Amino acid sequence: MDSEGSGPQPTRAPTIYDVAEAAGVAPSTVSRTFARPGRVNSRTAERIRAAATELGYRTTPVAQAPATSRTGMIAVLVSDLANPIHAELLRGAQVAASAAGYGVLVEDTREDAVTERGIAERIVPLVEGVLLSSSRMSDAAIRGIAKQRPVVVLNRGLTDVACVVADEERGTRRAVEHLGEAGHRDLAYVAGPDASWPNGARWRAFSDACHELSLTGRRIGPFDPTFAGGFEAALALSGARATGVVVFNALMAVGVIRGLQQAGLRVPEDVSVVGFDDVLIGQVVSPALTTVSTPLQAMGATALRNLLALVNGARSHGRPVVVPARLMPRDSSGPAPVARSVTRVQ
Amino acid sequence: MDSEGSGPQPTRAPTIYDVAEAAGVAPSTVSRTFARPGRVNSRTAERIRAAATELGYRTTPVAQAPATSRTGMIAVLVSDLANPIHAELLRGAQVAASAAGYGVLVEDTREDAVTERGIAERIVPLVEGVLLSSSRMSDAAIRGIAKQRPVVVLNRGLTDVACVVADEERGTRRAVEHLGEAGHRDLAYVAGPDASWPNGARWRAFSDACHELSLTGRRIGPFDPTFAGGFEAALALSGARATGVVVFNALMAVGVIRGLQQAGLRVPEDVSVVGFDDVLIGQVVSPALTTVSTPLQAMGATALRNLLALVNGARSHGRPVVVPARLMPRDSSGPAPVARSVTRVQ
DNA sequence: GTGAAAGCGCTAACAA
DNA sequence: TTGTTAGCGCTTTCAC
Repeated sequence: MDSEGSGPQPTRAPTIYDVAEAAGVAPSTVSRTFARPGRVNSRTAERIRAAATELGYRTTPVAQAPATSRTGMIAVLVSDLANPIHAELLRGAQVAASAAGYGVLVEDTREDAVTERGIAERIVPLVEGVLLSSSRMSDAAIRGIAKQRPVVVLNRGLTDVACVVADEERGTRRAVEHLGEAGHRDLAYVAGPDASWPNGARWRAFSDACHELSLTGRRIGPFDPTFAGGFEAALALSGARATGVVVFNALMAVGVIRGLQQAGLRVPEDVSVVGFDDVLIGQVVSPALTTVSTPLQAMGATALRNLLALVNGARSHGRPVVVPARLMPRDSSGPAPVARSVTRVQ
Repeated sequence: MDSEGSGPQPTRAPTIYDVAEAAGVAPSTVSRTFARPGRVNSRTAERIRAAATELGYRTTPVAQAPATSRTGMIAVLVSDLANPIHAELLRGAQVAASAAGYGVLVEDTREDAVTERGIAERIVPLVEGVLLSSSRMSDAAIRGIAKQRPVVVLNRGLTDVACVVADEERGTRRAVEHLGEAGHRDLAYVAGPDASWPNGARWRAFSDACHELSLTGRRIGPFDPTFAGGFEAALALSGARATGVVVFNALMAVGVIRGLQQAGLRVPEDVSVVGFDDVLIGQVVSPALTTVSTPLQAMGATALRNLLALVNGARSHGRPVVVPARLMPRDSSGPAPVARSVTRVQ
């Protein structure tokens, strides 16, 4: 049906001028038709649209950018694309962005603050807003970016900047209670990166909860927030006396489980493991991972919508958005081994 | 150290005019300094750069876009961000893009050809090139896009468009040989989406290899290319006589393993399972997945570099880039069960 | 080697 | 409601 072989050149895309000429109006009218609908007579608008589709005209965000300083793009920086939580977060964010007519620029900062800063600087002039997920940058660096563009941070609490975080406090407490109720008295927290905000929050909550429940709670780490990091942690763990361990994230938790098994320990008979993030890999490993679960896609979508609100002039209302976390008991946790637990609870 | 609290406004970014004034030269000279280095006296250049860093000036791709029709961005469309192969591919692609000073716009097309077309149309005017990974669009739709922008397709063979694919033929053949050598005579191929090119390629290679080795090879499916899809397939499989199954991808293969186990079959004692893609989840599941492995990050990087070459005027040389695939034997495959195999091989 | 001036495609006053 | 006229920030002839 199409005319074909008109030439090897991709025939320069039609502009508002072409459309204007075809429709017999001024270019500015064409511009208004697309940029500010309603400000133009519906009859002319119709004629213009007809001409536009006829010629195959499409608005060109990058062309309107210099004039309006709107690029229609949002940058999302994630710490590690290989971590499945980011796939979820991103899906939520992308759907929300598309729905609002925005595009999403995804960058993987590879768990490195310096890389992250570099990427952020490169990307900031291109976008209208920045979503930082699990950022490893310093608070100061984040505030610096927030000075240039609206910013929402995900998985991190930070004053003066809009945040979306899970209820780490409550989620972690539930994990500790869960282990306590099963009779575990010696717990360990396997730490992720020091630069990770949730890592700090979880460790603090873990520590507090242990204290209140009169449990022993130590910390080991930091380890890489990856399967390999967890596997490595398991070595340290297998020499320790803890019978219940809480692990920074799901990837690590799976590594811990496999590492423990490798070392000849049974999960959960000898050691119970609880992780964070309800992702597929945790359901697939044997035993299936007991985990603290948060609605990742929803978090991504919420964060992006809040960012868009800021972009469109809303004022951040200070308080962070906290989404609920709940414990998903599965098979990696169970009663404390009788031989190792000193007392049974109550 | 910084001046602070200069106001709530994000203080408009400096332009070449600001730099020009500060350096006592014309704006065009500043422009040249950054856009066409060498065309300007090294002394003046130095002075200009100094002023630029002083003011914190940064080139703004979107501002140079209207004048040069260069946006400095590449779009990467992936069929499903939740599939871990895409995290790998993307990492390779992003590193390659950053190295060349390009940004990557990632979009998740959610396994849907219509969604994918829509996204592609929206994104095309913004970018200089498009990388399509595991595209579900029709060949015609892809060629349509290729008419407007340089395109490289990943995981798909297609004439007239640059492609990067794994050696599906050889990889699949190795999987079948592996099962044949272990004494399996009745094989099954668990199919993924019809719109997936690797799915077709793998099924054809599977079928051919079975024929040549005098094995029985049936096909079941299509199923969703997800864990759930594989789990569902396992139900169909548990009623069949196949003792060796080749599964479209790793996610599905893991689903198949778990589904089979759920149905009371042992892997690999009763049924051997071989998948595609060497990703973490396949190593974590018990038994660890025997799989056909391809260098995903390298593929992503290669595809992106080839795309950049096209963007910079290179002519596509027709033939697809084929990267090697090899079999990673692990624990999900083993000797055929004696009771069920009619004959032993040799 | 550098400056002046004219655009790139589009939007935004300002008149008409 | 629509056309005219300046720009947005940058690049690029074309002279000097």
